[in-house]
Amino acid sequence: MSTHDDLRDIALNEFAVAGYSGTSLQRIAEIAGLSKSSVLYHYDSKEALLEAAIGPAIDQMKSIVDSIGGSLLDADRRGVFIEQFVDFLLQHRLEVHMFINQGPGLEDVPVIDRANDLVVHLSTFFSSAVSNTEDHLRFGIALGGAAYVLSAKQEYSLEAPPVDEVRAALVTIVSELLAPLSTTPSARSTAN
Amino acid sequence: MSTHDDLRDIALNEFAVAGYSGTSLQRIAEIAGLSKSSVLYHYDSKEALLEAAIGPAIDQMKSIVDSIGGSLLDADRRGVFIEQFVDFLLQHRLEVHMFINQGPGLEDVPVIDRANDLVVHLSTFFSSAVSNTEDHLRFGIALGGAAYVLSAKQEYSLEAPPVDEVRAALVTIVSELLAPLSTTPSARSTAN
DNA sequence: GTCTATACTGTGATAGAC
DNA sequence: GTCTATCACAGTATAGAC
Repeated sequence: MSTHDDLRDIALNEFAVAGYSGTSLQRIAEIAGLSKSSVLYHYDSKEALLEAAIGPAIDQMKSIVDSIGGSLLDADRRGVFIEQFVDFLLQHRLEVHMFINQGPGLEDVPVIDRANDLVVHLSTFFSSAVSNTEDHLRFGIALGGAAYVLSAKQEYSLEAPPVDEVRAALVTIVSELLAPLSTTPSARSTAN
Repeated sequence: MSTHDDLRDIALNEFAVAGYSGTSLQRIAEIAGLSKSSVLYHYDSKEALLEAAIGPAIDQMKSIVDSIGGSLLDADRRGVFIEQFVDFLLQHRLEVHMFINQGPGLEDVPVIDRANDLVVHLSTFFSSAVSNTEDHLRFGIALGGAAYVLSAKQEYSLEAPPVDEVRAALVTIVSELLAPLSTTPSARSTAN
């Protein structure tokens, strides 16, 4: 792999673990076996490194969101989306972890703004449920919980289970979490 | 409230939003209307400020964990714990958010180590389920998802729902997530 | 209890040699 | 493409006046 790509991967990993502001160019350079200046030869600035690290994942998530045909309150469409979403999480766990955890503190960074827009856009596909507090929480827990568990697992669990097993379990759990959203809000609120 | 307590509250808020390393003593001082030196009069160091900010919450969570009488695979005991846990999250959302998101990058900080020990200790109360990947994920999603949604809600939702409503919804969702853990692992693995 | 002044270190970034 | 040298600045922390 090229030095360019190496630096991007190192930066992504460090940003996710130690945070953007907690990661210095010096540290990235040391891991890569280079000097700070060499890092800044490949990327114009630290922010450019962040864009390179998580930008592609944001773009991919955007294409997933753009491909949603209609409301995600439809059970079939939601099933398709959940599989795509879980695959995305598994493929980009570091990027998602980084965005979920540090997005709020990185306002005015273009790539973070793009990601924030995506979350807002995605939530509109569950819009019939917006008025319901519990449904709002279900959506958030599915998103944040799945993102958290994928990055935290490496710290607390000694053995890494097979990816297929994790994928299947995640689809099950997220589907279960979002299942109540398929019923109409009015029907549920009267049921309470 | 005293200046001492003011500084602790400001620090907690900034640490949670901008991150520990992303928050300078200068910024804390500005918000408090003081100089950096005055901040360091009240707290010996930035790390001491972190300890003051999240230490009490860690201690309270420890007392909750210590009060667990036996395995949390028992449905009644788990119900009691979940209510205590949700109340804890609601009361200390910033502290939990800070720990969940930045704990990994703050190794060797005493207060973070204490919190990490707690998570490990807590997971032993679900220990019969440890061998099961899905149960492991359920535990993590409940913990990380609930923590995420409570801190993220302030950013994405314009209106803040009543606390009682949030509490009830969280208890429902977390109970639902952890419900499958009550059955024995052997019974479930054969069912697969 | 708060301030100014200061010391020291680390940071992101640039210039220029090789 | 990588380096050393250098810069301006922000970071944590200390000393001492008020």
